Amino acid sequence: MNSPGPRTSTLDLVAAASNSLTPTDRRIAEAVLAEPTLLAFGTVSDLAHHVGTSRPSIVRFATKLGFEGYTQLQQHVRSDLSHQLSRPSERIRSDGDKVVPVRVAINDAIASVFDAIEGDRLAELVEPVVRADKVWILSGETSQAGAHALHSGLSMVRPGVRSLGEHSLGSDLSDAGPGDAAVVFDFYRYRRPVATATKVLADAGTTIVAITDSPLSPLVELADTWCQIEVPAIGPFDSSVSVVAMCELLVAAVAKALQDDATNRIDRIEALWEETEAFLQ
Amino acid sequence: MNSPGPRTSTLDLVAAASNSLTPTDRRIAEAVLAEPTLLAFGTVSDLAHHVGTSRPSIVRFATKLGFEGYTQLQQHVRSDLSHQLSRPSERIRSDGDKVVPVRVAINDAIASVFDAIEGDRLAELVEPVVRADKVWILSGETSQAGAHALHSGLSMVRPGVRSLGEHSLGSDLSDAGPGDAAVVFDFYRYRRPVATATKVLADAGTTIVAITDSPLSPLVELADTWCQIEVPAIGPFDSSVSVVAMCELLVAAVAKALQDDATNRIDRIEALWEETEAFLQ
DNA sequence: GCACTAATGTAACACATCGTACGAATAATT
DNA sequence: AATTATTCGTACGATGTGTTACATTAGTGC
Repeated sequence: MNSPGPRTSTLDLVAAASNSLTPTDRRIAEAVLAEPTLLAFGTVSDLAHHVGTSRPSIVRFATKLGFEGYTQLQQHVRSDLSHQLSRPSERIRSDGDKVVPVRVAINDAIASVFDAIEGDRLAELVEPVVRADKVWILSGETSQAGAHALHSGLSMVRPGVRSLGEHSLGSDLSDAGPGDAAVVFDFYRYRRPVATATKVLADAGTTIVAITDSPLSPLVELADTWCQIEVPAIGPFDSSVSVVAMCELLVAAVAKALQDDATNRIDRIEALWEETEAFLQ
Repeated sequence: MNSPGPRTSTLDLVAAASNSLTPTDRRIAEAVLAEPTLLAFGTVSDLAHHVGTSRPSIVRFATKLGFEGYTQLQQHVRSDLSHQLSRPSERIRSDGDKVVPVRVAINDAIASVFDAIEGDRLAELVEPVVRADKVWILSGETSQAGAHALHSGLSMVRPGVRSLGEHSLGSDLSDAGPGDAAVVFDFYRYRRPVATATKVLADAGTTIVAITDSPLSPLVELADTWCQIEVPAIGPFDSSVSVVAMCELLVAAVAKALQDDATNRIDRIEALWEETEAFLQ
């Protein structure tokens, strides 16, 4: 929230008291967090009506946060709000010099992802993955976050997904065949193991989908389809945000392509989780 | 001066009418233009006292601007203000009630990350990780991509990083202590195992750094420091891009804090890689 | 200097505001 | 099963709200 309301110190107060909140208190908290202006501008009656509770509950909520009453809470929120209003430009400048370039780099990288899937290119990338018997995921050390996202996402959507990290690249490739597809990552300092493993799969007739950052990547010549995305730098390291974004878009596209199959699978998994009470709420 | 600060369109209306106003009206207008929050938050009495006039003059001022009374003027200002407060994204969402494009959702999420580290909040989050003997990373299923990014990044920067996924949460916590720090992820459908494991660590005196999407997360009450980021939806699934971005920013900050220590370590690893000819170029 | 008009402050009122005391209903405990 | 706690809503009072009607002052042209 470049910052409309909620990320203020008042929120920390909500958080601090969140253990001693009753169910209705919690509903109030949710409403307030979703729409901070309710608290800033609204009266006790307004809030109560919006939440579907009574006025005293609102007041009690305020006291539980450590205020004398609703008026004091409202004043606090308003003062926070005034600060936010007063200088949107100054805030950026304050932590600027260091943070802004990173922000720009990330935004550019995200943009590059959407450039890469423009038109029907996403469909072209996804098609082999949808049709494949087995899906292999090959990644180097630096792109493992993306590989992980792709693996966990695809596993929810279809069976037969196998992920190979840098250290397990040597083995297990024996039962790959022409009916399979492989999604391969590699970026700037292209890793030899990834390239060689990809070559093995390509020779076995597996369809290769490459995700890289340059047409010069050794993967491109092996790939049936490929796309290029930017990898920004965050501090001394390469970032995975663009890779992860790309992978999640791929997963979403595969899920859409598989339609009912996928949703059924998700429903089953959800049901399983519910049964085992893995969720708090 | 043309900073889009607190000057809303309603205030422009005030400025425009400032010619056909009586002396006291003009004083009111000046006060309001100097401090718009007076109009948004203050009562008639407040404004009258601030300007040094009587309440009816305030009301007459409102009517001269074309409103029925002060209440209506205030409502107008407040609605302008809410509009200004809501993030650009939410404005898009409310203006045209179309489905949010994925791209907007992702950009919002990235923006939320930078909001979360505004000022010195990044330093606060990082400090425990820098000082800790051991660093624990706890994550649920959905945030594993972020956990992975954090783990691999931190491991390059400092020793003693241990990551626990959802299935290994039960074990291994015995040797955590007060000198340690734990970075814990949890999002919307808060997972009980994560919360319970976090409680164990917190009871052991470990400093808890929580990364979540709401102050109402069960982690927040256990955390020493925490931050809130948005998790966008890509297709049917929650995205990890914001989590990954946050983790990479954390890693970068830790790296910077550790300065030479970190760079030395990176150099050693790089050298090791070079030796083993793991790179193609 | 005087009447007339515009401008401002004073007084009064109807109403909405918040806060609290009390009681019912539900959940937890013995 | 009975009892204790907790939670939540209804009812009431004190304060402050915005607004209107009236009185007062200041300014202006004849």
